[in-house]
Amino acid sequence: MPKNAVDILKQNRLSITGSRQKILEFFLSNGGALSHADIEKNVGEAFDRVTIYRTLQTFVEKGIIHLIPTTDNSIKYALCKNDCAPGHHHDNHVHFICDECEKIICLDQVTIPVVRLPKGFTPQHSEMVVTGICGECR
Amino acid sequence: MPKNAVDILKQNRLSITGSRQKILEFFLSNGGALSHADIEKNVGEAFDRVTIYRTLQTFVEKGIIHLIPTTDNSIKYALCKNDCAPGHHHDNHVHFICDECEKIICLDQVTIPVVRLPKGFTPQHSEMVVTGICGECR
DNA sequence: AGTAAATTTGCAACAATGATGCAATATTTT
DNA sequence: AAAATATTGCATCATTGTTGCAAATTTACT
Repeated sequence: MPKNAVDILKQNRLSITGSRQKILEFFLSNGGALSHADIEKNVGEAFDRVTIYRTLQTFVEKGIIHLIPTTDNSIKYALCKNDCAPGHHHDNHVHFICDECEKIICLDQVTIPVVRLPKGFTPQHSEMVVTGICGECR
Repeated sequence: MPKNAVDILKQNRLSITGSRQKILEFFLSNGGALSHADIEKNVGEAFDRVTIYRTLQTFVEKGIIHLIPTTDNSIKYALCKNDCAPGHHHDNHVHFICDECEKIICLDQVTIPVVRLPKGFTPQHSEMVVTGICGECR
């Protein structure tokens, strides 16, 4: 279970580059979910917008980060805590969005329940997002 | 329970205009979820892009349609079957996205289960999306 | 039905987000 | 350290969504 940027990159056989390290470190230090805009604000002076897009795509493909479903059209990314195999994420935890501070938190302990679907439907993957007030904002 | 466009508009005290009728009829005839792009393809020749945006916003505010969370950055809308009060949607059904035909289906019969959250978190609203293969694509 | 008031629409312009091709640069491999 | 490979930055473009404002439409009121 590596927890520093370089180890994670090595483990996924990715070149160790400045942008990948910086972006990954930002995820590691932040904890919650991040959007492209968040990252651009944080490291955008050092790296091109396009590089950030491509880095995020690479991280998703390798299973280093995962996408979080939202109803606005913003794409949010969060670190995978379980080690996800490349191309096959197996996070199945609930995501929590705080209405107050707007932070998105991975509830790694809370597993998405299995639901019974109508006849004919074959489930493959589930996502669940709960909104409300987080511990810090109460 | 009105099922035609004009009645729904009247019930929500909205002006009866061509665009609103056409867009609402498209939802009524389609059944599944629609994106702005879907609607633009269908009625885009008749109405301006901006009008479609504003119409969809109005419908969401009035509780005529609701948003469906996605991991790509596309906003999807679907008709509310339960009558949602303006500003307060109370759909709590599971959404199904078919990996084959890419259709998004509201599983009105399937209620989102309640999950137990860690200490401090106060839930307010839940969303659940299941992907897989739908009945028609099997 | 006809007119005034209120609402909605279309247009123009703009901002943000995301994708692609290609040459320059950095990283890895040998 | 040089060659091979991979990544980056730049320029450019497409898509998506927003806002202000004048023109057109719808509704409300006699």
